[in-house]
Amino acid sequence: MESEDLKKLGLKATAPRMKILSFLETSKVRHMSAEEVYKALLEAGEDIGLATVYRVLTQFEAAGLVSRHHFEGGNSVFEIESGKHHDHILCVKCGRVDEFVDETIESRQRKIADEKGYAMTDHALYIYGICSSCQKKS
Amino acid sequence: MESEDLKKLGLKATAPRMKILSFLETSKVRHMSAEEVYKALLEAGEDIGLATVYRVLTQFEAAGLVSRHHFEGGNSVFEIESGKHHDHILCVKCGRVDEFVDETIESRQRKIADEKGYAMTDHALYIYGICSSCQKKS
DNA sequence: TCACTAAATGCGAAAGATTCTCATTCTTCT
DNA sequence: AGAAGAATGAGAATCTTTCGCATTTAGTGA
Repeated sequence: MESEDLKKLGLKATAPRMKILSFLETSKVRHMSAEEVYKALLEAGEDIGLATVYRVLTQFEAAGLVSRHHFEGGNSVFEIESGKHHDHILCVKCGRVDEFVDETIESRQRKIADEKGYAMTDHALYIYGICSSCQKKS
Repeated sequence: MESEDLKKLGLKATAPRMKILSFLETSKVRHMSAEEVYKALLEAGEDIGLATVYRVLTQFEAAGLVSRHHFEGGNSVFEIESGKHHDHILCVKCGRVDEFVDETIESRQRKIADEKGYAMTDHALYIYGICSSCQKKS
């Protein structure tokens, strides 16, 4: 009964919100744009407006249920929160996305923010490259 | 005579390109959106279309003269290439941008790309926070 | 369980950023 | 100076995301 989860976060357990959440939880693709979520739900027979998808994803982000990334190329992609912080490395050829965690980088970032006098609130690290399978193809 | 610089890069030395380049080189503000460049040129009495600003900045990026960043919030910002690679830390309150270089992070990134089987082509690291002067205000 | 109130949704319009089209104007080379 | 091809400007078009508003729905209390 996920409706309880939403209520705990101060969000009404509406049908669109439940469907989007369970879709994100069960999708094999982890990183999706609002448009992709919208289309996937349409194909699944769910009738949810695109504006609602945007609104709900934004609310989920504020509630900490999903995180939003700005990969190169413009539009936002969303990812369900797994709890553990991680950064991303992505293939510029095929769009593949991998995740990684590096505590050395994390602590260095904190140190830099500190040295520069900033109270760090967030950070984004994207590594771009060509993945192994795309290297073989070329 | 900068026109030679452009020609070396395979770009015709047109008036709009020269003006945009020299504007970027002399501007006190290092990070600007296409729109901001456009407006600044207008105010300086130069009559250059917005579409041209976009085109020229994209060409300059391809030629390595400027780099493009995707800070949080959507639109692209451009910065003239200084030669030395650096990353950015920015204030979420006032928009201030500072630069930094950290070789430890750089080498860690190369290591991660390597471990994941990627041929790294690029990377972007943005640290977000509240700068010292904004901290005092609040 | 039923009705009420506030909040959420859907749809189309609107806004913001960036790209495209195409006629006109330059650059470069001769 | 003249020709050929590339670049520019202005506005239309596109894409992503947000807004406005009438309609529907969830949560609550009687």
